[in-house]
Amino acid sequence: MTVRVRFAPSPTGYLHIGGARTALYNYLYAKAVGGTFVLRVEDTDLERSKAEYEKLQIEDLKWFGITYDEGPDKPNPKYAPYRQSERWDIYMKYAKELVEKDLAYYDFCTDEELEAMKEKAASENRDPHYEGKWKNPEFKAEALKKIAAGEKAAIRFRAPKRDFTLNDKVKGKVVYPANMVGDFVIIRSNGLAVYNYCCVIDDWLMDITHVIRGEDHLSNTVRQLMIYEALGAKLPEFAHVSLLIGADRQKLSKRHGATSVNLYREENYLPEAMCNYLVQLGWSHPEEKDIFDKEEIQKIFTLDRFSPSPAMYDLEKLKWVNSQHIKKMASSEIIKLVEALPEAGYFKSQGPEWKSAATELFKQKVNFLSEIPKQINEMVLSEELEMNDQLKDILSWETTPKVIDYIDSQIQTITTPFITEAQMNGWMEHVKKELGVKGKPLFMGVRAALTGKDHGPDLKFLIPLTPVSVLKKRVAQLKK
RNA sequence: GCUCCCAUCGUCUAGCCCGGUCUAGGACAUCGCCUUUUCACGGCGGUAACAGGGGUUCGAAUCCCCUUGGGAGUACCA
Repeated sequence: MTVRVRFAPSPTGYLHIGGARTALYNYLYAKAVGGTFVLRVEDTDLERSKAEYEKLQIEDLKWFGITYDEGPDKPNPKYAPYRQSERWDIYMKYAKELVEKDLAYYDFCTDEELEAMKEKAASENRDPHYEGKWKNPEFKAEALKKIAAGEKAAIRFRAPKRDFTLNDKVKGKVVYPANMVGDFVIIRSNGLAVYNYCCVIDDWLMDITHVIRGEDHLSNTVRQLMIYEALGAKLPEFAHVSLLIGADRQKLSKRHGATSVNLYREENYLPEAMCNYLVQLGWSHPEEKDIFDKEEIQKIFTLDRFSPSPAMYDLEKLKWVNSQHIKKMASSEIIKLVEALPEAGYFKSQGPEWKSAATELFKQKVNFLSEIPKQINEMVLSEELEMNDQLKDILSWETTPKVIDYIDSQIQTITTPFITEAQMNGWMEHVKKELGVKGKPLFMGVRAALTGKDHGPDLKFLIPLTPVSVLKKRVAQLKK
Protein backbone atom coordinates (compact mmCIF):
# COMPACT_ATOMS: atom_id res chain seq x y z
CA MET A 1 0.00 0.00 0.00
CA THR A 2 1.48 3.26 -1.04
CA VAL A 3 1.69 6.12 1.34
CA ARG A 4 -0.72 8.98 0.79
CA VAL A 5 -0.46 12.16 2.82
CA ARG A 6 -2.29 15.42 2.57
CA PHE A 7 -2.09 19.06 3.43
CA ALA A 8 -5.51 20.51 4.07
CA PRO A 9 -5.47 24.28 4.44
CA SER A 10 -8.47 26.51 4.91
CA PRO A 11 -8.46 29.30 2.38
CA THR A 12 -9.25 31.98 4.91
CA GLY A 13 -6.07 34.00 4.52
CA TYR A 14 -2.51 33.85 3.33
CA LEU A 15 -0.46 30.75 3.92
CA HIS A 16 0.72 30.83 7.49
CA ILE A 17 4.24 29.92 8.58
CA GLY A 18 2.85 27.11 10.68
CA GLY A 19 0.81 25.82 7.77
CA ALA A 20 3.85 25.92 5.55
CA ARG A 21 5.75 23.86 8.07
CA THR A 22 3.01 21.24 8.21
CA ALA A 23 2.82 21.16 4.42
CA LEU A 24 6.56 20.72 4.31
CA TYR A 25 6.54 17.78 6.69
CA ASN A 26 3.87 16.07 4.62
CA TYR A 27 5.68 16.80 1.41
CA LEU A 28 9.00 15.60 2.76
CA TYR A 29 7.50 12.41 4.08
CA ALA A 30 5.80 11.67 0.78
CA LYS A 31 9.09 12.24 -1.04
CA ALA A 32 11.04 10.16 1.43
CA VAL A 33 8.87 7.09 1.00
CA GLY A 34 7.82 7.62 -2.58
CA GLY A 35 4.25 8.40 -1.59
CA THR A 36 1.61 10.73 -2.93
CA PHE A 37 1.07 14.22 -1.59
CA VAL A 38 -2.48 15.50 -1.82
CA LEU A 39 -3.69 19.07 -1.48
CA ARG A 40 -7.21 19.29 -0.15
CA VAL A 41 -8.99 22.55 0.36
CA GLU A 42 -11.00 22.73 3.55
CA ASP A 43 -13.44 25.45 2.71
CA THR A 44 -16.43 24.33 4.70
CA ASP A 45 -16.53 27.64 6.47
CA LEU A 46 -18.37 29.52 3.76
CA GLU A 47 -18.19 32.80 5.61
CA ARG A 48 -14.44 33.04 5.73
CA SER A 49 -13.26 30.96 2.79
CA LYS A 50 -12.31 32.80 -0.37
CA ALA A 51 -11.27 31.37 -3.72
CA GLU A 52 -8.52 33.97 -4.08
CA TYR A 53 -6.89 32.78 -0.88
CA GLU A 54 -6.76 29.29 -2.27
CA LYS A 55 -4.83 30.65 -5.23
CA LEU A 56 -2.53 32.70 -3.06
CA GLN A 57 -1.76 29.79 -0.77
CA ILE A 58 -0.93 27.57 -3.70
CA GLU A 59 1.44 30.22 -4.99
CA ASP A 60 3.14 30.39 -1.63
CA LEU A 61 3.48 26.63 -1.63
CA LYS A 62 5.05 26.79 -5.06
CA TRP A 63 7.50 29.42 -3.91
CA PHE A 64 8.67 26.92 -1.31
CA GLY A 65 9.05 24.33 -3.98
CA ILE A 66 6.29 22.27 -2.44
CA THR A 67 4.44 20.61 -5.27
CA TYR A 68 1.49 18.29 -4.86
CA ASP A 69 0.61 15.23 -6.84
CA GLU A 70 -3.13 15.67 -6.51
CA GLY A 71 -5.25 18.70 -5.82
CA PRO A 72 -8.11 20.82 -7.12
CA ASP A 73 -6.21 21.61 -10.30
CA LYS A 74 -4.58 18.19 -10.53
CA PRO A 75 -7.45 15.83 -9.88
CA ASN A 76 -7.24 12.10 -9.80
CA PRO A 77 -10.73 11.01 -10.90
CA LYS A 78 -10.71 8.31 -8.28
CA TYR A 79 -10.60 10.87 -5.47
CA ALA A 80 -11.90 14.15 -6.87
CA PRO A 81 -13.19 16.65 -6.07
CA TYR A 82 -10.60 18.13 -3.73
CA ARG A 83 -12.56 21.03 -2.35
CA GLN A 84 -14.78 20.19 0.56
CA SER A 85 -17.35 22.70 -0.64
CA GLU A 86 -17.81 20.43 -3.67
CA ARG A 87 -18.33 17.36 -1.58
CA TRP A 88 -21.45 18.19 0.42
CA ASP A 89 -23.50 15.40 -1.10
CA ILE A 90 -20.84 12.87 -0.21
CA TYR A 91 -20.88 13.96 3.41
CA MET A 92 -24.65 13.86 3.48
CA LYS A 93 -24.79 10.41 1.95
CA TYR A 94 -22.62 8.87 4.67
CA ALA A 95 -24.34 10.86 7.38
CA LYS A 96 -27.65 9.37 6.36
CA GLU A 97 -26.14 5.93 6.48
CA LEU A 98 -24.98 6.61 9.99
CA VAL A 99 -28.50 7.66 10.92
CA GLU A 100 -29.81 4.46 9.36
CA LYS A 101 -27.45 2.47 11.52
CA ASP A 102 -28.46 4.43 14.60
CA LEU A 103 -24.94 5.75 14.94
CA ALA A 104 -26.22 9.26 14.44
CA TYR A 105 -29.57 10.99 14.76
CA TYR A 106 -31.49 14.06 13.73
CA ASP A 107 -31.49 16.88 16.18
CA PHE A 108 -34.17 19.53 16.05
CA CYS A 109 -32.79 21.42 18.98
CA THR A 110 -32.88 25.19 18.55
CA ASP A 111 -30.09 27.57 19.35
CA GLU A 112 -31.99 28.80 22.38
CA GLU A 113 -32.44 25.33 23.75
CA LEU A 114 -28.78 24.58 23.23
CA GLU A 115 -27.79 27.77 24.94
CA ALA A 116 -29.98 26.94 27.93
CA MET A 117 -28.47 23.50 28.10
CA LYS A 118 -24.97 24.88 28.12
CA GLU A 119 -25.74 27.38 30.82
CA LYS A 120 -27.31 24.72 32.97
CA ALA A 121 -24.25 22.52 32.56
CA ALA A 122 -21.97 25.40 33.41
CA SER A 123 -23.93 26.20 36.54
CA GLU A 124 -23.63 22.58 37.58
CA ASN A 125 -19.93 22.76 36.84
CA ARG A 126 -19.81 20.02 34.27
CA ASP A 127 -19.22 19.77 30.56
CA PRO A 128 -22.23 20.47 28.38
CA HIS A 129 -22.29 17.02 26.89
CA TYR A 130 -25.19 16.68 24.62
CA GLU A 131 -27.30 13.61 24.73
CA GLY A 132 -30.38 13.88 22.63
CA LYS A 133 -33.66 12.30 23.48
CA TRP A 134 -33.95 10.98 19.95
CA LYS A 135 -32.13 7.84 20.93
CA ASN A 136 -35.48 6.30 21.46
CA PRO A 137 -36.76 4.40 18.36
CA GLU A 138 -40.11 6.15 18.58
CA PHE A 139 -38.42 9.47 18.35
CA LYS A 140 -36.41 8.23 15.42
CA ALA A 141 -39.50 7.33 13.41
CA GLU A 142 -40.95 10.68 14.33
CA ALA A 143 -37.79 12.50 13.30
CA LEU A 144 -37.61 10.74 9.97
CA LYS A 145 -41.18 11.80 9.28
CA LYS A 146 -40.38 15.42 10.07
CA ILE A 147 -37.35 15.35 7.82
CA ALA A 148 -39.39 13.85 5.00
CA ALA A 149 -41.82 16.73 5.51
CA GLY A 150 -38.95 19.12 4.90
CA GLU A 151 -38.15 20.18 8.42
CA LYS A 152 -34.58 21.32 9.07
CA ALA A 153 -32.41 19.43 11.51
CA ALA A 154 -28.79 18.89 12.33
CA ILE A 155 -27.34 15.40 12.39
CA ARG A 156 -25.60 14.51 15.56
CA PHE A 157 -23.14 11.70 15.95
CA ARG A 158 -23.74 9.41 18.86
CA ALA A 159 -20.51 9.36 20.85
CA PRO A 160 -19.73 5.91 22.24
CA LYS A 161 -19.35 6.02 26.00
CA ARG A 162 -15.96 4.43 26.32
CA ASP A 163 -12.26 5.16 26.14
CA PHE A 164 -10.48 5.67 22.86
CA THR A 165 -6.78 5.20 22.35
CA LEU A 166 -4.57 6.75 19.75
CA ASN A 167 -1.04 5.69 18.99
CA ASP A 168 0.41 8.90 17.77
CA LYS A 169 3.74 8.96 15.98
CA VAL A 170 4.82 12.02 17.90
CA LYS A 171 2.93 11.91 21.16
CA GLY A 172 2.93 8.20 21.69
CA LYS A 173 -0.04 6.57 23.34
CA VAL A 174 -2.88 8.99 24.02
CA VAL A 175 -5.92 7.83 25.94
CA TYR A 176 -9.16 9.75 25.62
CA PRO A 177 -11.36 8.91 28.55
CA ALA A 178 -14.99 8.04 28.04
CA ASN A 179 -17.32 11.01 28.22
CA MET A 180 -14.63 13.33 27.03
CA VAL A 181 -17.06 14.48 24.40
CA GLY A 182 -20.80 14.30 24.10
CA ASP A 183 -22.82 13.68 20.99
CA PHE A 184 -21.61 16.16 18.40
CA VAL A 185 -22.96 17.66 15.23
CA ILE A 186 -21.65 16.29 11.96
CA ILE A 187 -24.16 17.96 9.64
CA ARG A 188 -25.45 21.42 10.41
CA SER A 189 -29.14 22.16 10.13
CA ASN A 190 -28.40 23.95 6.87
CA GLY A 191 -27.28 20.60 5.49
CA LEU A 192 -23.56 21.36 5.45
CA ALA A 193 -21.02 19.12 7.11
CA VAL A 194 -18.68 20.08 9.88
CA TYR A 195 -14.88 19.87 9.95
CA ASN A 196 -14.28 16.92 12.25
CA TYR A 197 -16.61 14.87 10.13
CA CYS A 198 -15.61 15.90 6.60
CA CYS A 199 -12.03 15.47 7.53
CA VAL A 200 -12.57 11.82 8.32
CA ILE A 201 -14.77 11.15 5.33
CA ASP A 202 -12.19 12.70 3.04
CA ASP A 203 -9.15 11.08 4.58
CA TRP A 204 -10.94 7.78 4.40
CA LEU A 205 -12.24 8.15 0.84
CA MET A 206 -8.97 9.60 -0.37
CA ASP A 207 -7.06 6.65 1.09
CA ILE A 208 -4.90 8.86 3.25
CA THR A 209 -2.46 6.63 5.12
CA HIS A 210 -0.67 9.21 7.30
CA VAL A 211 -2.18 12.28 8.85
CA ILE A 212 0.57 14.72 9.74
CA ARG A 213 -0.88 17.88 11.23
CA GLY A 214 -0.65 20.35 14.08
CA GLU A 215 -1.11 19.42 17.69
CA ASP A 216 -4.10 21.72 17.92
CA HIS A 217 -6.05 18.85 16.40
CA LEU A 218 -5.02 16.32 19.00
CA SER A 219 -7.99 16.79 21.29
CA ASN A 220 -10.39 16.70 18.38
CA THR A 221 -8.93 13.47 17.16
CA VAL A 222 -11.10 11.50 19.55
CA ARG A 223 -14.15 12.59 17.58
CA GLN A 224 -12.48 11.51 14.41
CA LEU A 225 -11.54 8.17 15.91
CA MET A 226 -15.19 7.60 16.71
CA ILE A 227 -16.24 8.38 13.19
CA TYR A 228 -13.63 6.12 11.66
CA GLU A 229 -14.96 3.35 13.81
CA ALA A 230 -18.58 4.03 12.91
CA LEU A 231 -17.67 4.05 9.24
CA GLY A 232 -15.76 0.82 9.58
CA ALA A 233 -12.83 2.66 8.05
CA LYS A 234 -9.21 1.75 8.50
CA LEU A 235 -7.38 4.18 10.74
CA PRO A 236 -4.50 6.10 9.22
CA GLU A 237 -1.32 6.73 11.16
CA PHE A 238 -1.39 10.03 13.01
CA ALA A 239 1.50 12.36 13.70
CA HIS A 240 0.55 15.42 15.71
CA VAL A 241 3.36 17.86 15.37
CA SER A 242 3.90 20.40 18.11
CA LEU A 243 2.83 23.95 17.49
CA LEU A 244 4.89 27.00 16.67
CA ILE A 245 4.80 29.64 19.36
CA GLY A 246 5.78 33.28 19.56
CA ALA A 247 8.18 35.00 21.93
CA ASP A 248 5.42 35.08 24.56
CA ARG A 249 5.04 31.30 24.26
CA GLN A 250 1.57 31.67 22.82
CA LYS A 251 0.47 29.96 19.67
CA LEU A 252 1.97 31.83 16.75
CA SER A 253 -0.51 34.27 15.25
CA LYS A 254 -0.76 37.54 13.39
CA ARG A 255 0.04 39.61 16.43
CA HIS A 256 3.50 38.07 16.56
CA GLY A 257 4.41 40.01 13.45
CA ALA A 258 5.30 38.44 10.16
CA THR A 259 3.57 35.08 10.13
CA SER A 260 2.45 34.95 6.50
CA VAL A 261 4.67 33.30 3.99
CA ASN A 262 4.07 36.00 1.38
CA LEU A 263 5.80 38.53 3.63
CA TYR A 264 8.98 36.51 3.51
CA ARG A 265 8.68 36.22 -0.21
CA GLU A 266 8.46 39.96 -0.48
CA GLU A 267 11.46 40.35 1.77
CA ASN A 268 13.42 38.09 -0.56
CA TYR A 269 14.16 35.38 1.90
CA LEU A 270 15.49 32.32 0.17
CA PRO A 271 12.82 29.63 0.04
CA GLU A 272 15.50 27.03 0.63
CA ALA A 273 16.54 28.79 3.81
CA MET A 274 12.97 29.15 4.94
CA CYS A 275 12.39 25.42 4.44
CA ASN A 276 15.58 24.60 6.23
CA TYR A 277 14.61 26.68 9.22
CA LEU A 278 11.00 25.55 9.36
CA VAL A 279 11.87 21.87 9.13
CA GLN A 280 14.36 22.27 11.93
CA LEU A 281 11.75 23.80 14.18
CA GLY A 282 10.48 20.62 15.74
CA TRP A 283 12.40 18.09 13.73
CA SER A 284 16.06 17.24 14.04
CA HIS A 285 18.54 15.97 11.52
CA PRO A 286 19.87 12.53 12.49
CA GLU A 287 23.42 13.85 12.18
CA GLU A 288 22.61 17.09 13.97
CA LYS A 289 23.22 19.15 10.88
CA ASP A 290 21.87 22.66 10.90
CA ILE A 291 22.13 23.62 7.28
CA PHE A 292 20.61 21.39 4.67
CA ASP A 293 18.46 21.65 1.60
CA LYS A 294 15.21 20.07 0.64
CA GLU A 295 16.74 17.58 -1.75
CA GLU A 296 18.89 16.20 1.01
CA ILE A 297 16.14 16.03 3.61
CA GLN A 298 13.60 14.41 1.39
CA LYS A 299 15.88 11.42 1.16
CA ILE A 300 16.23 10.90 4.88
CA PHE A 301 13.06 12.34 6.40
CA THR A 302 11.40 10.13 8.97
CA LEU A 303 8.48 10.55 11.34
CA ASP A 304 10.44 9.55 14.43
CA ARG A 305 12.55 12.66 14.87
CA PHE A 306 9.86 15.12 15.87
CA SER A 307 10.16 16.99 19.10
CA PRO A 308 6.99 16.72 21.17
CA SER A 309 7.29 20.17 22.69
CA PRO A 310 6.36 23.44 21.02
CA ALA A 311 9.00 25.49 19.24
CA MET A 312 9.50 29.21 19.38
CA TYR A 313 9.67 30.98 16.07
CA ASP A 314 12.86 33.02 16.23
CA LEU A 315 13.82 35.43 13.45
CA GLU A 316 17.46 35.58 14.59
CA LYS A 317 18.18 32.03 13.66
CA LEU A 318 16.19 32.27 10.48
CA LYS A 319 18.36 35.21 9.54
CA TRP A 320 21.47 33.18 10.10
CA VAL A 321 20.12 30.20 8.15
CA ASN A 322 19.32 32.56 5.31
CA SER A 323 22.86 33.92 5.33
CA GLN A 324 24.26 30.41 5.23
CA HIS A 325 22.20 29.55 2.19
CA ILE A 326 23.35 32.71 0.45
CA LYS A 327 26.96 31.72 1.05
CA LYS A 328 26.32 28.24 -0.29
CA MET A 329 24.61 29.49 -3.40
CA ALA A 330 26.45 29.82 -6.70
CA SER A 331 27.18 33.44 -7.56
CA SER A 332 25.56 33.02 -10.94
CA GLU A 333 22.29 32.16 -9.20
CA ILE A 334 22.58 35.09 -6.86
CA ILE A 335 23.24 37.47 -9.73
CA LYS A 336 19.97 36.49 -11.34
CA LEU A 337 18.05 37.03 -8.15
CA VAL A 338 19.75 40.29 -7.30
CA GLU A 339 19.03 41.67 -10.75
CA ALA A 340 15.35 41.23 -10.10
CA LEU A 341 15.56 43.43 -7.03
CA PRO A 342 14.24 47.00 -7.29
CA GLU A 343 17.40 48.54 -5.81
CA ALA A 344 19.64 46.77 -8.30
CA GLY A 345 19.77 49.44 -11.00
CA TYR A 346 23.49 50.06 -10.92
CA PHE A 347 24.28 46.40 -10.41
CA LYS A 348 22.38 45.48 -13.54
CA SER A 349 24.16 48.06 -15.65
CA GLN A 350 27.56 46.57 -14.95
CA GLY A 351 29.50 43.99 -16.94
CA PRO A 352 29.58 40.30 -16.07
CA GLU A 353 33.01 40.42 -14.45
CA TRP A 354 32.08 43.27 -12.19
CA LYS A 355 28.85 41.54 -11.23
CA SER A 356 30.48 38.32 -10.29
CA ALA A 357 33.29 40.01 -8.36
CA ALA A 358 30.82 42.16 -6.46
CA THR A 359 28.60 39.19 -5.76
CA GLU A 360 31.49 37.09 -4.51
CA LEU A 361 32.48 39.88 -2.19
CA PHE A 362 29.13 40.88 -0.80
CA LYS A 363 27.47 37.50 -0.53
CA GLN A 364 29.88 36.70 2.28
CA LYS A 365 28.61 39.57 4.32
CA VAL A 366 24.87 39.70 4.09
CA ASN A 367 21.94 38.00 5.74
CA PHE A 368 19.50 38.88 2.98
CA LEU A 369 19.83 39.17 -0.75
CA SER A 370 18.37 42.65 -0.73
CA GLU A 371 21.34 43.77 1.32
CA ILE A 372 23.63 43.15 -1.65
CA PRO A 373 22.40 46.05 -3.79
CA LYS A 374 21.91 48.13 -0.66
CA GLN A 375 25.50 47.61 0.38
CA ILE A 376 26.69 48.30 -3.13
CA ASN A 377 24.78 51.56 -3.19
CA GLU A 378 26.25 52.51 0.12
CA MET A 379 29.79 51.19 -0.16
CA VAL A 380 30.45 51.51 -3.86
CA LEU A 381 28.30 54.29 -5.21
CA SER A 382 27.70 56.87 -2.57
CA GLU A 383 29.75 60.00 -3.14
CA GLU A 384 28.61 61.87 -0.11
CA LEU A 385 30.81 61.49 2.93
CA GLU A 386 29.19 61.13 6.26
CA MET A 387 31.30 62.90 8.83
CA ASN A 388 30.81 60.76 11.92
CA ASP A 389 32.94 60.58 15.05
CA GLN A 390 34.90 57.56 13.91
CA LEU A 391 35.82 59.26 10.64
CA LYS A 392 36.79 62.48 12.42
CA ASP A 393 38.98 60.46 14.69
CA ILE A 394 40.82 58.86 11.79
CA LEU A 395 41.27 62.22 10.12
CA SER A 396 42.81 63.63 13.26
CA TRP A 397 45.68 61.16 13.23
CA GLU A 398 48.96 62.75 12.18
CA THR A 399 49.60 60.13 9.48
CA THR A 400 46.26 60.55 7.78
CA PRO A 401 46.88 63.80 5.84
CA LYS A 402 49.91 62.42 4.06
CA VAL A 403 48.05 59.23 3.24
CA ILE A 404 45.26 61.27 1.74
CA ASP A 405 47.69 63.44 -0.16
CA TYR A 406 49.39 60.42 -1.65
CA ILE A 407 46.11 58.72 -2.59
CA ASP A 408 44.92 61.97 -4.12
CA SER A 409 48.04 62.33 -6.23
CA GLN A 410 47.66 58.78 -7.48
CA ILE A 411 43.97 58.86 -8.21
CA GLN A 412 44.46 61.94 -10.35
CA THR A 413 46.65 59.95 -12.73
CA ILE A 414 44.04 57.24 -13.31
CA THR A 415 42.16 57.48 -16.56
CA THR A 416 40.51 54.05 -16.59
CA PRO A 417 36.98 53.69 -15.13
CA PHE A 418 38.23 51.30 -12.46
CA ILE A 419 41.56 50.57 -10.87
CA THR A 420 42.92 47.05 -10.61
CA GLU A 421 43.58 45.04 -7.52
CA ALA A 422 47.31 45.23 -8.36
CA GLN A 423 47.18 49.02 -8.44
CA MET A 424 45.41 49.03 -5.13
CA ASN A 425 48.02 46.77 -3.60
CA GLY A 426 50.73 48.98 -5.05
CA TRP A 427 49.32 52.00 -3.27
CA MET A 428 49.16 50.10 -0.02
CA GLU A 429 52.78 49.05 -0.46
CA HIS A 430 53.84 52.59 -1.14
CA VAL A 431 52.10 54.02 1.89
CA LYS A 432 53.61 51.31 4.02
CA LYS A 433 57.16 51.43 2.68
CA GLU A 434 57.68 54.99 1.55
CA LEU A 435 55.47 56.86 3.98
CA GLY A 436 56.22 54.51 6.84
CA VAL A 437 52.58 54.13 7.79
CA LYS A 438 51.52 50.66 8.77
CA GLY A 439 49.02 48.69 10.78
CA LYS A 440 45.85 50.43 11.79
CA PRO A 441 46.80 53.93 10.51
CA LEU A 442 47.62 52.39 7.15
CA PHE A 443 44.38 50.59 6.58
CA MET A 444 42.16 53.08 8.27
CA GLY A 445 43.85 55.99 6.52
CA VAL A 446 43.50 54.49 3.08
CA ARG A 447 39.98 53.38 3.81
CA ALA A 448 38.99 56.83 4.95
CA ALA A 449 40.64 58.43 1.93
CA LEU A 450 38.92 56.20 -0.59
CA THR A 451 35.61 55.37 1.01
CA GLY A 452 35.03 58.10 3.55
CA LYS A 453 33.96 55.36 5.92
CA ASP A 454 35.46 53.65 8.90
CA HIS A 455 34.28 50.20 7.95
CA GLY A 456 33.44 47.99 4.99
CA PRO A 457 34.65 44.99 3.03
CA ASP A 458 38.32 44.32 2.29
CA LEU A 459 39.80 47.29 0.49
CA LYS A 460 41.66 45.28 -2.12
CA PHE A 461 38.35 43.88 -3.33
CA LEU A 462 36.11 46.84 -2.65
CA ILE A 463 38.13 49.57 -4.32
CA PRO A 464 38.55 47.84 -7.70
CA LEU A 465 34.75 47.65 -7.82
CA THR A 466 34.29 51.32 -7.11
CA PRO A 467 34.21 53.72 -10.09
CA VAL A 468 37.27 55.93 -10.17
CA SER A 469 35.01 58.95 -10.66
CA VAL A 470 33.41 58.22 -7.30
CA LEU A 471 36.78 57.71 -5.64
CA LYS A 472 37.98 61.05 -6.97
CA LYS A 473 34.99 62.88 -5.57
CA ARG A 474 35.43 61.29 -2.17
CA VAL A 475 39.10 62.16 -1.96
CA ALA A 476 38.41 65.68 -3.16
CA GLN A 477 35.94 66.19 -0.36
CA LEU A 478 38.48 65.09 2.20
CA LYS A 479 41.15 67.37 0.77
CA LYS A 480 39.03 70.37 1.62
C1' G B 1 -13.90 24.27 35.41
C1' C B 2 -13.06 19.66 32.70
C1' U B 3 -9.99 16.70 29.18
C1' C B 4 -5.61 15.99 26.60
C1' C B 5 -0.57 17.41 25.45
C1' C B 6 4.24 19.46 26.88
C1' A B 7 8.67 20.51 30.28
C1' U B 8 17.28 19.86 28.72
C1' C B 9 21.44 26.50 28.08
C1' G B 10 17.79 33.13 26.61
C1' U B 11 16.28 30.34 21.71
C1' C B 12 16.28 25.70 18.32
C1' U B 13 17.81 21.09 19.80
C1' A B 14 21.06 15.97 20.73
C1' G B 15 20.59 12.45 24.48
C1' C B 16 15.14 9.84 26.81
C1' C B 17 11.80 4.60 23.91
C1' C B 18 16.46 0.18 25.04
C1' G B 19 18.83 3.67 32.79
C1' G B 20 25.71 3.71 33.64
C1' U B 21 29.95 5.84 27.87
C1' C B 22 26.45 12.91 30.24
C1' U B 23 31.73 16.46 35.18
C1' A B 24 24.85 16.80 29.43
C1' G B 25 26.86 17.51 23.00
C1' G B 26 25.78 20.89 18.74
C1' A B 27 23.64 25.44 16.60
C1' C B 28 21.67 30.73 17.01
C1' A B 29 22.34 34.87 20.11
C1' U B 30 25.92 36.93 23.57
C1' C B 31 31.01 37.92 25.56
C1' G B 32 36.48 37.55 24.89
C1' C B 33 40.78 36.55 21.86
C1' C B 34 43.16 35.62 16.96
C1' U B 35 43.29 36.68 11.65
C1' U B 36 47.29 43.41 7.98
C1' U B 37 42.74 48.16 10.51
C1' U B 38 36.71 48.52 11.12
C1' C B 39 31.86 45.77 10.11
C1' A B 40 31.40 41.07 8.35
C1' C B 41 33.54 36.17 7.26
C1' G B 42 36.58 32.50 9.39
C1' G B 43 39.22 30.30 13.65
C1' C B 44 39.71 29.58 18.96
C1' G B 45 37.64 30.04 23.73
C1' G B 46 34.03 31.68 27.70
C1' U B 47 29.08 32.42 30.10
C1' A B 48 24.74 29.43 29.99
C1' A B 49 20.23 24.00 30.90
C1' C B 50 18.24 18.33 32.75
C1' A B 51 11.29 23.05 36.36
C1' G B 52 10.55 21.29 41.81
C1' G B 53 9.61 17.17 45.04
C1' G B 54 9.12 12.17 45.97
C1' G B 55 9.93 7.19 44.59
C1' U B 56 12.22 2.58 41.74
C1' U B 57 17.50 1.27 41.29
C1' C B 58 24.09 -0.18 43.13
C1' G B 59 23.21 3.88 39.61
C1' A B 60 18.12 8.47 36.58
C1' A B 61 18.32 13.95 32.11
C1' U B 62 16.70 8.98 30.90
C1' C B 63 11.47 4.71 34.27
C1' C B 64 6.95 5.81 37.82
C1' C B 65 4.00 9.31 40.85
C1' C B 66 2.83 14.19 42.63
C1' U B 67 3.35 19.50 42.38
C1' U B 68 4.21 23.71 39.55
C1' G B 69 4.37 26.12 35.01
C1' G B 70 3.03 26.42 29.86
C1' G B 71 0.01 24.98 25.62
C1' A B 72 -4.32 23.05 23.11
C1' G B 73 -9.28 21.47 22.98
C1' U B 74 -13.91 21.88 25.11
C1' A B 75 -18.90 25.27 18.73
C1' C B 76 -24.48 23.76 14.01
C1' C B 77 -15.22 27.44 13.30
C1' A B 78 -11.26 25.01 10.91
